Amino acid sequence: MARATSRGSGRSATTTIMDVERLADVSPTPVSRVLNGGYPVSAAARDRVEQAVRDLNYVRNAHAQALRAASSGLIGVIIHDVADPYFAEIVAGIQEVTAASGRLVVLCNSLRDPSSELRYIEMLRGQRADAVILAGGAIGDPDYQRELLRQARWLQGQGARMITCGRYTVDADAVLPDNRGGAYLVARHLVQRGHRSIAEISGPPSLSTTAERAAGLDAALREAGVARDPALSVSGHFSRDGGYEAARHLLRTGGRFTAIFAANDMMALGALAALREAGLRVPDDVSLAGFDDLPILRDVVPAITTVRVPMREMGRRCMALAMDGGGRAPRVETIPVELVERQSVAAPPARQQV
Amino acid sequence: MARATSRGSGRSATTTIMDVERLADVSPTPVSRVLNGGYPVSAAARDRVEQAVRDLNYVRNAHAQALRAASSGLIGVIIHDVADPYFAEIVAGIQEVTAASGRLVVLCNSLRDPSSELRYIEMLRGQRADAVILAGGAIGDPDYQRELLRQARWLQGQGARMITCGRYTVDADAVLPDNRGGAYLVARHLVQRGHRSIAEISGPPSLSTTAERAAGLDAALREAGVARDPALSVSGHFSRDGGYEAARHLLRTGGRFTAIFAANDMMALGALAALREAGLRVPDDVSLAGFDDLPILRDVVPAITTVRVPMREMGRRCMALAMDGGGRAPRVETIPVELVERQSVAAPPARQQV
DNA sequence: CTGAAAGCGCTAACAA
DNA sequence: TTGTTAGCGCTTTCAG
Repeated sequence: MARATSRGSGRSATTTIMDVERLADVSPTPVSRVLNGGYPVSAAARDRVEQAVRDLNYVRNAHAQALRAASSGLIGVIIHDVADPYFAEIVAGIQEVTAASGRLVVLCNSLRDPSSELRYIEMLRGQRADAVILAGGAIGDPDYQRELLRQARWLQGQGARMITCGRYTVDADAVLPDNRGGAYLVARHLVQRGHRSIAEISGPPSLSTTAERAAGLDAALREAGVARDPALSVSGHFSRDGGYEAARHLLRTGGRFTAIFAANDMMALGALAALREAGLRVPDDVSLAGFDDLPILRDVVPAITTVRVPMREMGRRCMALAMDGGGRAPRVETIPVELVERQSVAAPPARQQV
Repeated sequence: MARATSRGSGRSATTTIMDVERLADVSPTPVSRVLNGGYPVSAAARDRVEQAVRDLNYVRNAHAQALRAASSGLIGVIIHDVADPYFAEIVAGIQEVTAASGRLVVLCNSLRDPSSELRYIEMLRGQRADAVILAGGAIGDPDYQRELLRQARWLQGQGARMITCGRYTVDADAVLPDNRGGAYLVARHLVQRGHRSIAEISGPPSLSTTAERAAGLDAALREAGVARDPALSVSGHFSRDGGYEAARHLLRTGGRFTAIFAANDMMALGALAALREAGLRVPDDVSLAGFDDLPILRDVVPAITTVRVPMREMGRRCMALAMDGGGRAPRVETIPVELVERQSVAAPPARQQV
């Protein structure tokens, strides 16, 4: 029975490389070499080391390693919320790649709080994360923006990469879904189906995603010569409840519309519930479209027309950028999106619906 | 402009405590004390240190700290899959607590692969994680079980805690939803509504959750004197597609049933889709019940009757166990569950449905 | 209250 | 090919 470092007391005994040395009867060099691979080690020494490692159930102290190496094998991932399937998918994509490369993901939920995002970056700086992936729309607060830029610079000064996903930042690599283009696509689709009174449920005004998707809607409507009614534009949280409340508001205010464009699928889900409760049928009375194409969308009735954002793939791309050291100039990958026509959009009813 | 360690070359310059010392003109002791708080430091020194920390944008190297301290502030979380809302919710609960305590979560997706789970535990051992939370049903492979137990012991030998969530393991604290009791509740509900031919869509045979939920179903049926038809029991992956395939199989085989009990909500969602495609109405033709009460379940039509498992709360409880050092004896918290009656269960139709 | 110094566990020169 | 050794950046005695 191999025992770890023999301290007199019964204190928590960590097995170190020295224990392996002793058991294998070699110096630290061969041990380290066997563990890292790719260096010349005699077959005999290798065998003894491997045996000792097995016997002692030895695992290297990652901190000692990181302290020496300046690379921690840690990937920081800061998202708005894991419980939101949009982010869960992105994380799943990131994990696919990290798992294959022997890295570990440190997951941070900012809950869209700028200061907590900043605090996480700082902690990840302390962890000497090899890369920090920041996913989700940018928050518009200028103080925050400035501080974020500052932290990003320091991160990079430490030799870490910073990758944003779904937001643009000077100085960082970015993976950007074509929010504007996607919104344009849905809006044009709605118009082509004959809608002229299109209500908009947009996200929080402070998020860049909100602005981008709204811009696409605007562009399509302008192009079609459809006038916008400010009363038909309501914003809410990017969540099921946000969409629900926004739709209720729309319904209460009494403006006339034949279709709703929700800025993301969670909001579309909420809007659908509100319409159902109000006794309105989708798409017979009101058409509805969302954005993102969350996996769960298939199981909603009617199936919701939306824009497919390849979240998982985006996660993988972020990791690809994180791992390929990259040149000096920040790289931007625009991710194409596509319209997914399902059952929630139809021609407007003969008589306009409230 | 404060510059970091002044090496001749332009190598990645990390700011260390020595830079702070120099700028604040003190020795390392006060710096460390200010950073850690709670130790006597003169006001003047404290001010200078704080100023220097700010000027240098200094963050302590977590690895150096962990190397000395034997506590890393890292919580390892191993789950089956982030993209599954069940686990996403658990992780969200864990994060609530870690965020408040200044710890960081290292998230690992095992994708239900025993060897990858084991590999992650080993990596987390290397990270000197303060605790490892293992969420999701246990995998039945005996070799794996033995190795898991071995790794768990080592983890604990290193002073780390191990907490399981949704599975029982000798030697680890556990947070256990009442799977058996919940399944019993739904099954009894189905029976009380008049169902006698109840099909079961169960999870993978190798998972402990599967056995527990199946046992609850059995118990209720036995109690009610309802005979079980093995042909009405199909297993599949704990996923939407698993449920879909299982339901299709059920439909194809041609056994007669008036209700389906799906062992989790994702499977219930898949089963619902299969029933819909087959032209069967829920609950008019077939009743359907699930398990877990995923948040998205509200938005499915008809709303699915299920068992509420407080996933988020379970996540919080895991962290509570992780943080409160705990005595020697492993603690087990059983989490009560409750039946949530919605629209997917009704009395069986007059004539039995295929 | 503060300075000096040892050492956590590892890797990578460098010398043998 | 292998042994020796010097740190990586931090905390924490131990003196002062």
